[in-house]
Amino acid sequence: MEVAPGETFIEEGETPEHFFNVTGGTVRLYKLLPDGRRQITGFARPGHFLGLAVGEANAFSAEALETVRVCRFSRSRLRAVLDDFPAFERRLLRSAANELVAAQEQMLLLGRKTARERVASFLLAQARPLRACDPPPGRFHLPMTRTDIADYLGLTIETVSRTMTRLRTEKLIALPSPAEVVVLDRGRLEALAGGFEEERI
Amino acid sequence: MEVAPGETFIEEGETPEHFFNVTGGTVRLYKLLPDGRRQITGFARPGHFLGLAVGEANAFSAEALETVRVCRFSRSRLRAVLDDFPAFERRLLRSAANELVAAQEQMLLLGRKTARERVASFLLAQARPLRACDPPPGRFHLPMTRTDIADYLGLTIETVSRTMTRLRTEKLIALPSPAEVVVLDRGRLEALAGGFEEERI
DNA sequence: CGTACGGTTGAGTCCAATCAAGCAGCGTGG
DNA sequence: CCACGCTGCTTGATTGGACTCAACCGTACG
Repeated sequence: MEVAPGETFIEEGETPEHFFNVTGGTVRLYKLLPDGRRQITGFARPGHFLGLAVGEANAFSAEALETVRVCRFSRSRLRAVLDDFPAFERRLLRSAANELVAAQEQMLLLGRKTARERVASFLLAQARPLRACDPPPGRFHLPMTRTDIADYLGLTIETVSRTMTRLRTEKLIALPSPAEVVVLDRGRLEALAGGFEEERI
Repeated sequence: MEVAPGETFIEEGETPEHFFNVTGGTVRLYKLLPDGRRQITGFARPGHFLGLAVGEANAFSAEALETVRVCRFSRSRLRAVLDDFPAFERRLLRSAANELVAAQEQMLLLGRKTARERVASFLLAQARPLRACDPPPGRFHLPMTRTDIADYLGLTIETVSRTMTRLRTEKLIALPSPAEVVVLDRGRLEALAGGFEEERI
């Protein structure tokens, strides 16, 4: 099934009806406050499962960033598959455990890291290849806007922009275009992201 | 198995060897940055499973707040149990899904809520009974210190203290002692926690 | 060509952090 | 018993990092 860019296919608060597996493109997952403040809780890339959420209501909304491909199951179908293939259940459990680890890392970022550290962490995470065995690419494309990045990192677009500019002037990264990033000094970027004391520049 | 207050029984970065089920007391789960900044990712109460984390290293540390009772399994034992009782796997999956929902809620709190909203959300979460069917108690005990609360909410102890004091002077709560909380105006507290515009006081 | 959108940059403000002091409870030991 | 140190909590004064408000730029597009 294909989802057009900008289309919301899971709505926070609605009763969950389907279970999804992302097979192509990037999805943003987010929660809203009544006055419009938004927190993006993650970006789902191919391989990601969506709609595990138990209970009466979806805990988040999901919206296609680009054209997205998903496999969609009804929840009854999911139950049937789970009953027939216990291995799939194990796979889901592994996936949920990995998501939990990522969520905890993000809580550390949101609760305790500075703007610089948040942006550095984000860029390194984006530089990570899909398959762990591949080498991390030095150059990559950001499919999301500055607004998305800000809402993911708990910052404003202005702060994200300023921070990226500063990382550029300090030669840690290069920005051939706003959406293209080149990692120039992975070591210092990792030190920053990891929260090591900042040495004098 | 019993764990003494202050004792760390899961260490971030170590190879996971055991799987735990909390049966009594409260546990704090946290991550550290190299310079000592701490983010508490959650408090585990009875019923909580710990050590699902797959992979080479624990994603967080776990430390007993009070005297804690846990059931401990070796990971090989866990694997055997999972193979013999698929129902247990389903239970773990449900538990992981619930934790994910809580983690996303916490990301919203850390990324987008003000100090007042964070403290209000925290107090209401603490006021929630263990069994969903029970009525929420109006008065309850906080087993953790202000430092713990601050590190959970991404604030400082001073800000937590000031915010609690202000909620008290505004008659939303009462504090018979620093660790005892009485919810006086649940409605306004919930409006605050939910992020509704603040009306003039 | 005009408009809209995403991004960058500047000036000023503010909320929470930092620095600092003081208080209360509590176990210890002279 | 009480002085002492320690820990946890509160409160005050000040600072600062990120937010807000605002202007501007470049590109895409009808």
